[in-house]
Amino acid sequence: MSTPLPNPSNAPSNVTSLVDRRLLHETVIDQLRDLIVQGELAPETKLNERVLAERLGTSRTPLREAIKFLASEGLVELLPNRGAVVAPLKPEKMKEVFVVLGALEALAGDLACRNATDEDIAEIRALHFHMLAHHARGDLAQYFKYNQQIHSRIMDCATNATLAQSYRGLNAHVKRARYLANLSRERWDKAVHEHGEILDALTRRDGARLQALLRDHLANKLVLVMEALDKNKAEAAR
Amino acid sequence: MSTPLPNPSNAPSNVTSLVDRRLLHETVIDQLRDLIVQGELAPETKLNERVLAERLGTSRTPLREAIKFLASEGLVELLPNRGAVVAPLKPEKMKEVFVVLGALEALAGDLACRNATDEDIAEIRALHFHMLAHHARGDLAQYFKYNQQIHSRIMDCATNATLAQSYRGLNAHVKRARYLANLSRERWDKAVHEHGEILDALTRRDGARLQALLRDHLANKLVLVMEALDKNKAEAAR
DNA sequence: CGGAGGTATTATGCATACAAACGGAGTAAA
DNA sequence: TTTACTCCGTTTGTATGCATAATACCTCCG
Repeated sequence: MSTPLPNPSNAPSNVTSLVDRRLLHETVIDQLRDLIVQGELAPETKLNERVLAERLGTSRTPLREAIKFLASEGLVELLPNRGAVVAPLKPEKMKEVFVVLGALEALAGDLACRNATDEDIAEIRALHFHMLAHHARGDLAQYFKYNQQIHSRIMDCATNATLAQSYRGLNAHVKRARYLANLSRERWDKAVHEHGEILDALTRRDGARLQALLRDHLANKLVLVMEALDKNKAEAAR
Repeated sequence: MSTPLPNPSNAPSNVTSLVDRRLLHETVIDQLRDLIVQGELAPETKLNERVLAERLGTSRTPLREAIKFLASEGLVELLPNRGAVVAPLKPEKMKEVFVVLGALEALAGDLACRNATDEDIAEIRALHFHMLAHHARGDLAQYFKYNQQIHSRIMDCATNATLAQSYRGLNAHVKRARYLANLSRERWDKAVHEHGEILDALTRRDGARLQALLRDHLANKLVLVMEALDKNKAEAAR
Protein backbone atom coordinates (compact mmCIF):
# COMPACT_ATOMS: atom_id res chain seq x y z
CA MET A 1 0.00 0.00 0.00
CA SER A 2 2.74 2.41 0.91
CA THR A 3 4.91 1.34 -2.01
CA PRO A 4 4.91 3.73 -4.96
CA LEU A 5 2.07 2.82 -7.26
CA PRO A 6 2.95 2.30 -10.90
CA ASN A 7 -0.17 4.13 -12.02
CA PRO A 8 -1.28 6.64 -9.39
CA SER A 9 -4.83 7.67 -10.16
CA ASN A 10 -5.73 10.36 -7.68
CA ALA A 11 -2.74 10.59 -5.36
CA PRO A 12 0.40 10.70 -7.53
CA SER A 13 3.54 9.80 -5.65
CA ASN A 14 5.80 11.62 -8.08
CA VAL A 15 5.25 14.77 -10.10
CA THR A 16 6.74 13.42 -13.31
CA SER A 17 3.83 11.12 -13.90
CA LEU A 18 1.64 14.19 -14.32
CA VAL A 19 4.12 16.20 -16.32
CA ASP A 20 4.88 13.31 -18.60
CA ARG A 21 1.26 13.06 -19.66
CA ARG A 22 2.07 15.99 -21.93
CA LEU A 23 4.52 14.80 -24.49
CA LEU A 24 7.69 16.78 -24.85
CA HIS A 25 7.22 17.73 -28.46
CA GLU A 26 3.69 18.97 -27.67
CA THR A 27 4.94 21.29 -24.97
CA VAL A 28 7.63 22.41 -27.39
CA ILE A 29 4.96 23.19 -29.99
CA ASP A 30 3.07 25.34 -27.51
CA GLN A 31 6.18 27.06 -26.21
CA LEU A 32 7.41 27.83 -29.68
CA ARG A 33 4.00 29.05 -30.80
CA ASP A 34 3.84 31.38 -27.83
CA LEU A 35 7.32 32.72 -28.52
CA ILE A 36 6.27 33.53 -32.06
CA VAL A 37 2.80 34.89 -31.35
CA GLN A 38 4.01 37.10 -28.52
CA GLY A 39 6.73 38.49 -30.72
CA GLU A 40 9.63 37.22 -28.63
CA LEU A 41 10.81 35.55 -31.79
CA ALA A 42 10.41 38.35 -34.30
CA PRO A 43 9.26 37.72 -37.87
CA GLU A 44 12.04 36.59 -40.19
CA THR A 45 14.11 35.31 -37.28
CA LYS A 46 16.16 32.28 -38.22
CA LEU A 47 15.41 29.33 -35.98
CA ASN A 48 18.75 27.86 -35.02
CA GLU A 49 17.92 24.34 -34.00
CA ARG A 50 20.76 23.84 -31.57
CA VAL A 51 20.25 27.16 -29.80
CA LEU A 52 16.47 26.84 -29.64
CA ALA A 53 16.65 23.25 -28.44
CA GLU A 54 18.94 24.30 -25.60
CA ARG A 55 16.71 27.26 -24.78
CA LEU A 56 13.64 25.03 -24.56
CA GLY A 57 15.52 22.36 -22.66
CA THR A 58 15.17 19.57 -25.17
CA SER A 59 17.02 17.98 -28.04
CA ARG A 60 16.79 18.81 -31.71
CA THR A 61 14.44 15.96 -32.59
CA PRO A 62 11.30 17.12 -30.75
CA LEU A 63 12.11 20.68 -31.74
CA ARG A 64 12.27 19.75 -35.41
CA GLU A 65 8.93 17.94 -35.09
CA ALA A 66 7.44 21.04 -33.50
CA ILE A 67 8.81 23.22 -36.29
CA LYS A 68 7.20 20.98 -38.90
CA PHE A 69 3.91 21.22 -37.05
CA LEU A 70 4.02 25.00 -36.89
CA ALA A 71 5.06 25.13 -40.52
CA SER A 72 1.76 23.51 -41.37
CA GLU A 73 0.01 26.28 -39.43
CA GLY A 74 2.01 28.81 -41.40
CA LEU A 75 3.75 30.36 -38.40
CA VAL A 76 7.18 29.30 -39.62
CA GLU A 77 8.50 28.84 -43.12
CA LEU A 78 10.80 26.01 -44.10
CA LEU A 79 13.78 26.80 -46.29
CA PRO A 80 15.24 23.68 -47.91
CA ASN A 81 18.63 22.93 -46.42
CA ARG A 82 18.55 26.28 -44.71
CA GLY A 83 16.31 25.50 -41.77
CA ALA A 84 13.29 27.51 -40.76
CA VAL A 85 12.44 31.14 -40.13
CA VAL A 86 9.56 32.79 -38.30
CA ALA A 87 7.02 33.63 -40.98
CA PRO A 88 7.31 37.26 -42.06
CA LEU A 89 4.43 39.64 -41.38
CA LYS A 90 3.74 40.66 -44.94
CA PRO A 91 0.88 43.11 -45.51
CA GLU A 92 -0.27 40.99 -48.44
CA LYS A 93 -0.48 37.94 -46.21
CA MET A 94 -2.36 39.92 -43.58
CA LYS A 95 -4.97 40.98 -46.11
CA GLU A 96 -5.47 37.40 -47.14
CA VAL A 97 -5.75 36.18 -43.58
CA PHE A 98 -8.29 38.80 -42.63
CA VAL A 99 -10.50 38.00 -45.61
CA VAL A 100 -10.59 34.32 -44.69
CA LEU A 101 -10.95 35.11 -41.01
CA GLY A 102 -13.88 37.35 -41.84
CA ALA A 103 -15.67 34.52 -43.57
CA LEU A 104 -14.98 32.16 -40.68
CA GLU A 105 -16.12 34.60 -38.01
CA ALA A 106 -19.22 35.45 -40.01
CA LEU A 107 -20.03 31.76 -40.26
CA ALA A 108 -19.41 31.35 -36.55
CA GLY A 109 -21.73 34.26 -35.79
CA ASP A 110 -24.49 32.80 -37.91
CA LEU A 111 -24.14 29.39 -36.27
CA ALA A 112 -23.91 30.94 -32.83
CA CYS A 113 -27.22 32.71 -33.33
CA ARG A 114 -28.82 29.33 -33.85
CA ASN A 115 -26.93 27.21 -31.35
CA ALA A 116 -26.09 29.46 -28.41
CA THR A 117 -28.05 28.96 -25.23
CA ASP A 118 -29.39 31.94 -23.34
CA GLU A 119 -26.75 31.21 -20.72
CA ASP A 120 -24.04 31.38 -23.37
CA ILE A 121 -25.24 34.79 -24.46
CA ALA A 122 -25.50 35.96 -20.87
CA GLU A 123 -21.89 34.95 -20.32
CA ILE A 124 -20.81 36.82 -23.44
CA ARG A 125 -22.73 39.84 -22.21
CA ALA A 126 -20.85 39.62 -18.93
CA LEU A 127 -17.53 39.47 -20.75
CA HIS A 128 -18.67 42.43 -22.82
CA PHE A 129 -19.18 44.56 -19.72
CA HIS A 130 -15.83 43.49 -18.32
CA MET A 131 -14.36 44.67 -21.58
CA LEU A 132 -16.20 47.98 -21.34
CA ALA A 133 -14.78 48.44 -17.85
CA HIS A 134 -11.22 47.96 -19.05
CA HIS A 135 -11.91 50.23 -22.01
CA ALA A 136 -13.17 52.94 -19.65
CA ARG A 137 -10.06 52.48 -17.55
CA GLY A 138 -7.86 52.60 -20.63
CA ASP A 139 -6.30 49.23 -19.85
CA LEU A 140 -5.43 48.03 -23.35
CA ALA A 141 -3.96 44.67 -22.35
CA GLN A 142 -7.00 43.64 -20.32
CA TYR A 143 -9.27 45.02 -23.03
CA PHE A 144 -7.60 42.79 -25.59
CA LYS A 145 -7.88 39.82 -23.31
CA TYR A 146 -11.65 40.13 -22.90
CA ASN A 147 -12.04 41.09 -26.53
CA GLN A 148 -10.39 37.82 -27.52
CA GLN A 149 -12.51 35.92 -25.04
CA ILE A 150 -15.71 37.30 -26.53
CA HIS A 151 -14.74 36.28 -30.02
CA SER A 152 -13.64 32.88 -28.74
CA ARG A 153 -16.94 32.41 -26.97
CA ILE A 154 -18.90 33.22 -30.10
CA MET A 155 -16.74 30.70 -31.90
CA ASP A 156 -17.46 28.14 -29.20
CA CYS A 157 -21.20 28.75 -29.51
CA ALA A 158 -20.99 27.75 -33.15
CA THR A 159 -20.19 24.26 -31.82
CA ASN A 160 -18.04 23.37 -34.80
CA ALA A 161 -14.64 22.12 -33.70
CA THR A 162 -13.29 22.13 -37.25
CA LEU A 163 -14.29 25.74 -37.69
CA ALA A 164 -12.73 26.60 -34.35
CA GLN A 165 -9.46 24.94 -35.28
CA SER A 166 -9.21 26.73 -38.61
CA TYR A 167 -10.01 29.96 -36.81
CA ARG A 168 -7.33 29.46 -34.19
CA GLY A 169 -4.69 28.72 -36.79
CA LEU A 170 -5.39 31.90 -38.73
CA ASN A 171 -5.99 33.99 -35.63
CA ALA A 172 -2.47 33.20 -34.46
CA HIS A 173 -1.20 35.24 -37.40
CA VAL A 174 -3.35 38.18 -36.37
CA LYS A 175 -2.34 37.98 -32.74
CA ARG A 176 1.26 38.36 -33.85
CA ALA A 177 0.44 41.71 -35.40
CA ARG A 178 -1.38 42.95 -32.32
CA TYR A 179 1.64 43.82 -30.23
CA LEU A 180 2.59 46.51 -32.72
CA ALA A 181 -0.89 47.95 -33.15
CA ASN A 182 -1.08 51.36 -31.53
CA LEU A 183 -4.77 52.01 -31.04
CA SER A 184 -5.91 55.63 -31.16
CA ARG A 185 -8.69 56.50 -28.75
CA GLU A 186 -10.99 57.24 -31.63
CA ARG A 187 -10.41 53.88 -33.29
CA TRP A 188 -10.71 52.16 -29.96
CA ASP A 189 -14.05 53.78 -29.23
CA LYS A 190 -15.28 52.74 -32.64
CA ALA A 191 -14.26 49.12 -32.07
CA VAL A 192 -16.05 49.13 -28.73
CA HIS A 193 -19.16 50.52 -30.36
CA GLU A 194 -19.04 47.76 -32.94
CA HIS A 195 -18.85 45.24 -30.14
CA GLY A 196 -22.02 46.70 -28.71
CA GLU A 197 -23.80 46.11 -31.98
CA ILE A 198 -22.38 42.62 -32.19
CA LEU A 199 -23.74 41.77 -28.77
CA ASP A 200 -27.07 43.26 -29.74
CA ALA A 201 -27.36 41.21 -32.91
CA LEU A 202 -26.40 38.07 -31.03
CA THR A 203 -28.98 38.75 -28.35
CA ARG A 204 -31.66 39.19 -31.02
CA ARG A 205 -30.21 36.10 -32.71
CA ASP A 206 -30.09 38.03 -35.96
CA GLY A 207 -27.63 35.84 -37.84
CA ALA A 208 -27.53 37.86 -41.05
CA ARG A 209 -26.89 41.08 -39.17
CA LEU A 210 -24.25 39.49 -36.94
CA GLN A 211 -22.43 38.14 -39.98
CA ALA A 212 -22.24 41.57 -41.55
CA LEU A 213 -21.14 43.18 -38.29
CA LEU A 214 -18.36 40.68 -37.68
CA ARG A 215 -17.13 41.05 -41.24
CA ASP A 216 -17.02 44.84 -40.90
CA HIS A 217 -15.40 44.55 -37.49
CA LEU A 218 -12.60 42.48 -38.96
CA ALA A 219 -12.24 44.75 -41.96
CA ASN A 220 -11.72 47.69 -39.62
CA LYS A 221 -9.23 45.69 -37.63
CA LEU A 222 -7.36 44.99 -40.83
CA VAL A 223 -7.05 48.71 -41.47
CA LEU A 224 -5.50 49.13 -38.03
CA VAL A 225 -3.04 46.33 -38.58
CA MET A 226 -2.08 47.63 -41.99
CA GLU A 227 -1.41 51.11 -40.61
CA ALA A 228 0.64 49.61 -37.83
CA LEU A 229 2.60 47.51 -40.29
CA ASP A 230 3.29 50.53 -42.47
CA LYS A 231 4.39 52.60 -39.49
CA ASN A 232 6.53 49.74 -38.27
CA LYS A 233 8.10 49.37 -41.67
CA ALA A 234 8.77 53.10 -41.88
CA GLU A 235 10.46 53.04 -38.47
CA ALA A 236 12.53 50.06 -39.45
CA ALA A 237 13.72 51.90 -42.55
CA ARG A 238 14.51 55.06 -40.56
CA MET B 1 34.41 23.10 -68.41
CA SER B 2 33.81 19.37 -68.46
CA THR B 3 34.39 19.04 -64.72
CA PRO B 4 31.19 18.67 -62.68
CA LEU B 5 29.96 22.13 -61.79
CA PRO B 6 29.14 22.71 -58.15
CA ASN B 7 25.96 24.56 -59.11
CA PRO B 8 24.71 23.38 -62.49
CA SER B 9 22.15 25.86 -63.68
CA ASN B 10 20.78 24.48 -66.92
CA ALA B 11 22.84 21.37 -67.59
CA PRO B 12 23.02 19.32 -64.39
CA SER B 13 25.80 16.77 -64.45
CA ASN B 14 24.18 14.53 -61.87
CA VAL B 15 20.54 13.75 -61.22
CA THR B 16 20.75 13.96 -57.46
CA SER B 17 21.13 17.70 -57.54
CA LEU B 18 17.62 17.89 -58.95
CA VAL B 19 16.12 15.20 -56.77
CA ASP B 20 17.68 16.64 -53.64
CA ARG B 21 15.91 19.93 -54.13
CA ARG B 22 12.88 18.16 -52.69
CA LEU B 23 13.61 17.33 -49.10
CA LEU B 24 12.96 13.79 -48.00
CA HIS B 25 10.45 14.59 -45.33
CA GLU B 26 8.48 16.68 -47.83
CA THR B 27 8.16 13.80 -50.23
CA VAL B 28 7.19 11.63 -47.28
CA ILE B 29 4.46 14.12 -46.38
CA ASP B 30 3.05 13.96 -49.90
CA GLN B 31 3.32 10.19 -50.12
CA LEU B 32 1.66 9.69 -46.76
CA ARG B 33 -1.09 12.19 -47.55
CA ASP B 34 -1.81 10.39 -50.80
CA LEU B 35 -1.93 7.04 -49.05
CA ILE B 36 -4.48 8.43 -46.62
CA VAL B 37 -6.57 10.43 -49.08
CA GLN B 38 -6.79 7.57 -51.55
CA GLY B 39 -7.86 5.21 -48.83
CA GLU B 40 -4.86 2.91 -49.07
CA LEU B 41 -4.37 3.60 -45.41
CA ALA B 42 -7.90 3.20 -44.12
CA PRO B 43 -9.31 5.40 -41.36
CA GLU B 44 -8.33 4.28 -37.87
CA THR B 45 -5.29 2.43 -39.19
CA LYS B 46 -2.42 2.51 -36.73
CA LEU B 47 0.69 3.99 -38.26
CA ASN B 48 3.53 1.70 -37.29
CA GLU B 49 6.59 3.88 -37.66
CA ARG B 50 9.07 1.13 -38.43
CA VAL B 51 6.86 -0.55 -41.02
CA LEU B 52 5.82 2.70 -42.69
CA ALA B 53 9.36 4.03 -42.78
CA GLU B 54 10.54 0.87 -44.50
CA ARG B 55 7.60 1.01 -46.92
CA LEU B 56 8.43 4.60 -47.86
CA GLY B 57 12.14 3.86 -48.02
CA THR B 58 13.24 6.21 -45.28
CA SER B 59 14.04 6.23 -41.60
CA ARG B 60 11.74 7.02 -38.73
CA THR B 61 12.89 10.61 -38.29
CA PRO B 62 11.51 12.12 -41.51
CA LEU B 63 8.44 9.94 -41.18
CA ARG B 64 7.73 11.24 -37.71
CA GLU B 65 8.13 14.79 -38.95
CA ALA B 66 5.67 14.07 -41.75
CA ILE B 67 3.21 12.59 -39.27
CA LYS B 68 3.38 15.72 -37.12
CA PHE B 69 2.76 17.83 -40.19
CA LEU B 70 -0.28 15.81 -41.23
CA ALA B 71 -1.54 15.83 -37.67
CA SER B 72 -1.75 19.59 -37.92
CA GLU B 73 -3.88 19.17 -41.04
CA GLY B 74 -6.08 16.74 -39.13
CA LEU B 75 -5.48 13.76 -41.38
CA VAL B 76 -3.84 11.77 -38.61
CA GLU B 77 -4.46 11.81 -34.88
CA LEU B 78 -1.68 11.59 -32.33
CA LEU B 79 -2.14 9.28 -29.37
CA PRO B 80 0.30 10.08 -26.55
CA ASN B 81 2.86 7.31 -26.23
CA ARG B 82 0.78 5.22 -28.59
CA GLY B 83 1.77 6.69 -31.91
CA ALA B 84 -0.60 7.91 -34.56
CA VAL B 85 -3.67 6.63 -36.39
CA VAL B 86 -5.32 7.72 -39.61
CA ALA B 87 -8.08 10.10 -38.58
CA PRO B 88 -11.46 8.33 -38.46
CA LEU B 89 -14.19 9.36 -40.91
CA LYS B 90 -16.81 10.37 -38.40
CA PRO B 91 -20.11 11.69 -39.78
CA GLU B 92 -20.05 14.46 -37.20
CA LYS B 93 -16.64 15.56 -38.41
CA MET B 94 -17.81 15.45 -42.02
CA LYS B 95 -20.73 17.74 -41.24
CA GLU B 96 -18.37 20.20 -39.63
CA VAL B 97 -15.93 20.10 -42.50
CA PHE B 98 -18.61 20.66 -45.11
CA VAL B 99 -20.00 23.66 -43.27
CA VAL B 100 -16.59 25.32 -43.14
CA LEU B 101 -15.79 24.27 -46.68
CA GLY B 102 -19.07 25.79 -47.82
CA ALA B 103 -18.08 29.13 -46.35
CA LEU B 104 -14.64 28.96 -47.93
CA GLU B 105 -15.91 28.00 -51.37
CA ALA B 106 -18.57 30.68 -51.21
CA LEU B 107 -15.92 33.23 -50.37
CA ALA B 108 -13.75 31.95 -53.19
CA GLY B 109 -16.65 32.24 -55.61
CA ASP B 110 -17.34 35.79 -54.59
CA LEU B 111 -13.70 36.78 -54.96
CA ALA B 112 -13.41 34.90 -58.23
CA CYS B 113 -16.28 36.89 -59.70
CA ARG B 114 -14.25 40.02 -59.07
CA ASN B 115 -10.74 38.84 -59.83
CA ALA B 116 -11.05 36.25 -62.58
CA THR B 117 -9.94 37.28 -66.05
CA ASP B 118 -12.07 36.42 -69.03
CA GLU B 119 -9.42 33.90 -69.98
CA ASP B 120 -9.73 32.26 -66.55
CA ILE B 121 -13.46 31.87 -67.03
CA ALA B 122 -12.98 30.57 -70.56
CA GLU B 123 -10.63 27.90 -69.21
CA ILE B 124 -13.14 26.93 -66.53
CA ARG B 125 -15.80 26.72 -69.22
CA ALA B 126 -13.53 24.39 -71.18
CA LEU B 127 -13.02 22.20 -68.14
CA HIS B 128 -16.76 22.24 -67.62
CA PHE B 129 -17.38 20.80 -71.08
CA HIS B 130 -14.70 18.17 -70.56
CA MET B 131 -16.57 17.23 -67.42
CA LEU B 132 -19.86 17.07 -69.30
CA ALA B 133 -18.25 14.75 -71.82
CA HIS B 134 -17.10 12.33 -69.13
CA HIS B 135 -20.51 12.56 -67.47
CA ALA B 136 -22.19 11.66 -70.76
CA ARG B 137 -19.80 8.77 -71.11
CA GLY B 138 -20.43 7.66 -67.54
CA ASP B 139 -16.74 7.85 -66.64
CA LEU B 140 -16.96 8.66 -62.94
CA ALA B 141 -13.22 8.82 -62.30
CA GLN B 142 -12.57 11.31 -65.08
CA TYR B 143 -15.68 13.24 -64.09
CA PHE B 144 -14.34 13.62 -60.56
CA LYS B 145 -10.99 14.72 -61.89
CA TYR B 146 -12.41 17.58 -63.94
CA ASN B 147 -14.91 18.39 -61.22
CA GLN B 148 -12.04 18.87 -58.80
CA GLN B 149 -10.13 20.92 -61.34
CA ILE B 150 -13.06 23.28 -61.81
CA HIS B 151 -13.37 23.90 -58.10
CA SER B 152 -9.61 24.33 -57.84
CA ARG B 153 -9.62 26.84 -60.68
CA ILE B 154 -12.35 28.89 -59.04
CA MET B 155 -10.27 28.81 -55.88
CA ASP B 156 -7.23 29.97 -57.85
CA CYS B 157 -9.20 32.83 -59.36
CA ALA B 158 -9.86 34.13 -55.86
CA THR B 159 -6.11 34.83 -55.73
CA ASN B 160 -5.89 34.30 -52.01
CA ALA B 161 -3.16 31.80 -51.14
CA THR B 162 -4.23 31.61 -47.51
CA LEU B 163 -7.78 30.78 -48.52
CA ALA B 164 -6.49 28.18 -50.96
CA GLN B 165 -4.36 26.53 -48.31
CA SER B 166 -7.19 26.31 -45.81
CA TYR B 167 -9.38 24.91 -48.55
CA ARG B 168 -6.88 22.24 -49.53
CA GLY B 169 -6.44 21.10 -45.96
CA LEU B 170 -10.17 20.64 -45.41
CA ASN B 171 -10.78 19.28 -48.89
CA ALA B 172 -8.37 16.44 -48.18
CA HIS B 173 -10.87 15.16 -45.63
CA VAL B 174 -13.63 15.22 -48.21
CA LYS B 175 -11.55 13.51 -50.86
CA ARG B 176 -11.04 10.64 -48.45
CA ALA B 177 -14.78 10.06 -48.33
CA ARG B 178 -15.13 10.14 -52.10
CA TYR B 179 -13.90 6.66 -52.81
CA LEU B 180 -16.87 5.22 -50.96
CA ALA B 181 -19.47 7.52 -52.49
CA ASN B 182 -21.69 5.58 -54.87
CA LEU B 183 -23.33 8.18 -57.04
CA SER B 184 -26.78 7.37 -58.39
CA ARG B 185 -27.46 8.58 -61.92
CA GLU B 186 -30.14 10.91 -60.59
CA ARG B 187 -27.85 12.52 -58.05
CA TRP B 188 -25.10 12.73 -60.58
CA ASP B 189 -27.32 14.52 -63.09
CA LYS B 190 -28.34 16.95 -60.40
CA ALA B 191 -24.75 17.74 -59.52
CA VAL B 192 -23.96 18.33 -63.17
CA HIS B 193 -26.93 20.65 -63.47
CA GLU B 194 -25.69 22.60 -60.47
CA HIS B 195 -22.33 22.93 -62.13
CA GLY B 196 -24.03 24.47 -65.13
CA GLU B 197 -25.61 27.10 -62.92
CA ILE B 198 -22.28 27.69 -61.20
CA LEU B 199 -20.58 28.34 -64.52
CA ASP B 200 -23.44 30.62 -65.51
CA ALA B 201 -23.18 32.71 -62.37
CA LEU B 202 -19.43 32.95 -62.74
CA THR B 203 -19.77 34.06 -66.34
CA ARG B 204 -22.21 36.77 -65.33
CA ARG B 205 -19.87 37.53 -62.41
CA ASP B 206 -22.83 37.36 -60.07
CA GLY B 207 -20.95 36.88 -56.81
CA ALA B 208 -23.97 36.65 -54.52
CA ARG B 209 -25.60 34.03 -56.72
CA LEU B 210 -22.39 32.04 -57.07
CA GLN B 211 -21.92 32.00 -53.32
CA ALA B 212 -25.39 30.58 -52.79
CA LEU B 213 -24.92 28.01 -55.54
CA LEU B 214 -21.60 26.79 -54.20
CA ARG B 215 -23.01 26.50 -50.72
CA ASP B 216 -25.96 24.46 -51.96
CA HIS B 217 -23.68 22.36 -54.11
CA LEU B 218 -21.59 21.45 -51.10
CA ALA B 219 -24.65 20.83 -48.96
CA ASN B 220 -25.90 18.33 -51.52
CA LYS B 221 -22.50 16.72 -51.63
CA LEU B 222 -22.62 16.36 -47.87
CA VAL B 223 -25.88 14.44 -48.17
CA LEU B 224 -24.18 12.04 -50.57
CA VAL B 225 -21.23 11.52 -48.31
CA MET B 226 -23.43 10.98 -45.29
CA GLU B 227 -25.48 8.36 -47.08
CA ALA B 228 -22.31 6.66 -48.22
CA LEU B 229 -20.91 6.72 -44.70
CA ASP B 230 -24.12 5.22 -43.30
CA LYS B 231 -24.14 2.52 -45.95
CA ASN B 232 -20.49 1.84 -45.34
CA LYS B 233 -21.06 1.60 -41.62
CA ALA B 234 -23.99 -0.75 -42.10
CA GLU B 235 -21.89 -2.99 -44.32
CA ALA B 236 -19.07 -2.98 -41.81
CA ALA B 237 -21.48 -4.07 -39.09
CA ARG B 238 -22.94 -6.81 -41.29
C1' DC C 1 41.04 48.64 -53.38
C1' DG C 2 37.66 45.44 -55.09
C1' DG C 3 36.21 41.04 -56.52
C1' DA C 4 36.50 36.16 -57.15
C1' DG C 5 37.69 31.73 -55.70
C1' DG C 6 38.67 28.44 -52.30
C1' DT C 7 38.64 26.66 -47.73
C1' DA C 8 36.91 26.15 -43.17
C1' DT C 9 33.28 26.37 -40.07
C1' DT C 10 28.69 25.87 -38.97
C1' DA C 11 24.04 24.23 -39.42
C1' DT C 12 20.81 21.25 -41.36
C1' DG C 13 19.07 16.58 -42.81
C1' DC C 14 18.88 11.93 -41.97
C1' DA C 15 19.97 7.68 -39.57
C1' DT C 16 20.68 5.12 -35.61
C1' DA C 17 21.07 4.10 -30.74
C1' DC C 18 19.18 4.22 -26.23
C1' DA C 19 15.41 4.75 -22.82
C1' DA C 20 10.74 4.61 -21.39
C1' DA C 21 6.02 3.34 -21.90
C1' DC C 22 2.28 0.48 -23.56
C1' DG C 23 0.09 -4.10 -24.41
C1' DG C 24 -0.33 -8.84 -24.08
C1' DA C 25 0.48 -13.34 -22.32
C1' DG C 26 0.94 -16.20 -18.61
C1' DT C 27 0.43 -17.34 -13.81
C1' DA C 28 -1.22 -17.21 -9.33
C1' DA C 29 -4.68 -16.20 -6.01
C1' DA C 30 -9.50 -15.40 -4.65
C1' DT D 1 -13.70 -19.17 -13.47
C1' DT D 2 -12.38 -14.76 -13.02
C1' DT D 3 -9.38 -11.21 -11.77
C1' DA D 4 -5.28 -9.05 -10.86
C1' DC D 5 -0.41 -8.83 -11.12
C1' DT D 6 4.01 -9.41 -13.18
C1' DC D 7 7.13 -10.00 -16.73
C1' DC D 8 8.55 -9.58 -21.43
C1' DG D 9 8.26 -8.13 -26.19
C1' DT D 10 7.12 -4.42 -29.09
C1' DT D 11 6.64 0.39 -30.10
C1' DT D 12 7.10 4.99 -29.30
C1' DG D 13 9.84 9.06 -27.63
C1' DT D 14 14.21 11.33 -27.22
C1' DA D 15 19.06 11.99 -27.83
C1' DT D 16 23.12 11.84 -30.39
C1' DG D 17 26.19 10.94 -34.26
C1' DC D 18 27.51 11.38 -39.00
C1' DA D 19 27.30 13.16 -43.72
C1' DT D 20 26.16 16.93 -46.72
C1' DA D 21 24.97 21.45 -47.99
C1' DA D 22 25.33 26.45 -47.06
C1' DT D 23 27.64 30.37 -45.36
C1' DA D 24 31.28 33.16 -43.94
C1' DC D 25 35.84 34.37 -44.03
C1' DC D 26 40.27 34.72 -45.85
C1' DT D 27 43.53 34.93 -49.36
C1' DC D 28 45.06 35.91 -53.81
C1' DC D 29 44.76 38.06 -58.11
C1' DG D 30 43.40 41.81 -61.11
